[in-house]
Amino acid sequence: MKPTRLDSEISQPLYLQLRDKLLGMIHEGTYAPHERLPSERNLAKLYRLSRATVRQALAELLQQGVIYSRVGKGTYVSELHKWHQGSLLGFNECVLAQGKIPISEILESKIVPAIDEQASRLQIIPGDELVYLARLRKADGVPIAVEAAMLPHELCPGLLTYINGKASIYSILETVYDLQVTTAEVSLFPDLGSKEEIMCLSLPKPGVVFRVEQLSFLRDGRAIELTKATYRGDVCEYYATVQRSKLGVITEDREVVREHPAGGMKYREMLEI
Amino acid sequence: MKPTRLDSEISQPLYLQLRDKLLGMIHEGTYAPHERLPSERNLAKLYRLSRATVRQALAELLQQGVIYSRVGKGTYVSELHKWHQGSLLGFNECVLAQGKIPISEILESKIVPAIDEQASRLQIIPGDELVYLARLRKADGVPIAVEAAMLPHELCPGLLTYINGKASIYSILETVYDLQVTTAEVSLFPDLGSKEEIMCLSLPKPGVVFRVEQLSFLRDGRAIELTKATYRGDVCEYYATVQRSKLGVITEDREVVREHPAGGMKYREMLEI
DNA sequence: TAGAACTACTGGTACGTACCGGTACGAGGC
DNA sequence: GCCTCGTACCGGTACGTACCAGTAGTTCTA
Repeated sequence: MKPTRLDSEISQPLYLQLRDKLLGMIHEGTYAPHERLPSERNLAKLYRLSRATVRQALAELLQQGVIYSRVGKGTYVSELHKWHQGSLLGFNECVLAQGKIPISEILESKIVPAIDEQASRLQIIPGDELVYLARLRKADGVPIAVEAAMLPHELCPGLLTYINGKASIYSILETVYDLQVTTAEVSLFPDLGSKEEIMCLSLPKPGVVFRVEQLSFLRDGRAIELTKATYRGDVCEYYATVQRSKLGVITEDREVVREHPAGGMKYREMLEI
Repeated sequence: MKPTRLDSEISQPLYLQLRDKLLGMIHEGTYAPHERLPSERNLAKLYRLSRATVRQALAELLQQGVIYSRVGKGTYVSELHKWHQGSLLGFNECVLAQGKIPISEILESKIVPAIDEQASRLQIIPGDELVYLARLRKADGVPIAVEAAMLPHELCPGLLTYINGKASIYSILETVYDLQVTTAEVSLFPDLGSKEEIMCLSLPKPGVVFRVEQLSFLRDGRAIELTKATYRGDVCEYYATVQRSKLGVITEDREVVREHPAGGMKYREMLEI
């Protein structure tokens, strides 16, 4: 193998260059699943890096589940390439990733004052201006979901002027306002669609749907977007790759429970059962 | 603040001790959301560690979203404590985390030969022995889901003798067989329950349910458990905290798409639409 | 007084060294 | 033939140094 020299002149850090290089080779099959990668010390020699830098590159791949390692043995490529694990995707990115073309039909767009529930979730004051955007979302022309997005107007003034049927909100936030969404809390449950939803989505008879709520956050923890969407139940499937965390968590003020949750089932109002 | 001395004698690595210490202080409110933590250099002095070790501790918290950092400014506690983010939870752990008591009623348990679909997903040969375990799962006595779990018998010989209504499969795998589940792929979609399911779960009329499939993996990528479950739609909600990944991914053999998916919506058989 | 320059501090990147305990394998002894 | 021990290598942990670019406050200058 001839390692292409990593370029210390370009802006991207060396460990990211190495990470992407290894990721590329794994994806291309240069390293097959369960095949051993060169040892950390050898990678360091090959690319003329220090072992610390190599470990920094491997750490990301390890964390993403792309590789796994065994003390005394070596580092291996994982069976499944969990590229997607734990990551967050907008509707457009999601559809694009499947090789389909996303289009959004704008149903309604306006500036409204926030009501209590929206305000508390978006960390603003009730009455503050909210960008409201309702869209019918399609993939290759097929209606997939109706979605209402709400954003604090203060964080993205004039957002509506940038909205069209193609660009995603995420990409506008990044390019125009330099706001990067890093995290989101998603919750979803099954339901029967209303008459309007069934019509709008051209759903078959029983009208089974997903109801999805997503609250997105910026790096510093500020809430940036609250979306409530209804997805077709007959053609949509939610999937995620989740990992067991090693962080301990305190519950009930005293008991330390290791391996705390997420990506789990929660109970919504256990009333009337 | 008087930093309790970290103990280099005990087996746990120093950086994990520091991580847990900081995590504890954040949870107890010693450091409030958006409050600045001591700088890396100061933490190193306080705990008599090297800056590299401090950074190793912070890296985990950063990755878990517990803290965020800004070059030139400092490191801050995140608004929301995303303890759970990206982690994986068994049914029992999930229910316990809500302060309820999980009980499982065993509906059927047996050793069966694997059929093709099961075998391919569990990475074994069709006909290999499979541990099959069907359970009705309850929280505080309320039926929540019917679940069928399938595990390669070779990886956990005699598993059925350890099964009871209380211990979780995950905990048995860990304690008896020293097998640790690290990752799982989850997919779910809404549906209407069958007559049997509606009866079994004492569901109200329309009988809306979640259908959940989960394939769990060990560290080295070996598949360990395939579960197919039906959850009540009226009291269950799926939730997860997902993060935008920085890994680039190659799709369609040429195009590089950054910010690739998971925790997204996928389309199941776009047939007949 | 407004703006530029300096300074002190921050996290990010990158380098080096060292030692530990686990793994694999071949040489030597029984 | 089997077991033990030494050796080489592996990843994991921990230490140190150095320099960079971004931030913020002060001080100096035009």
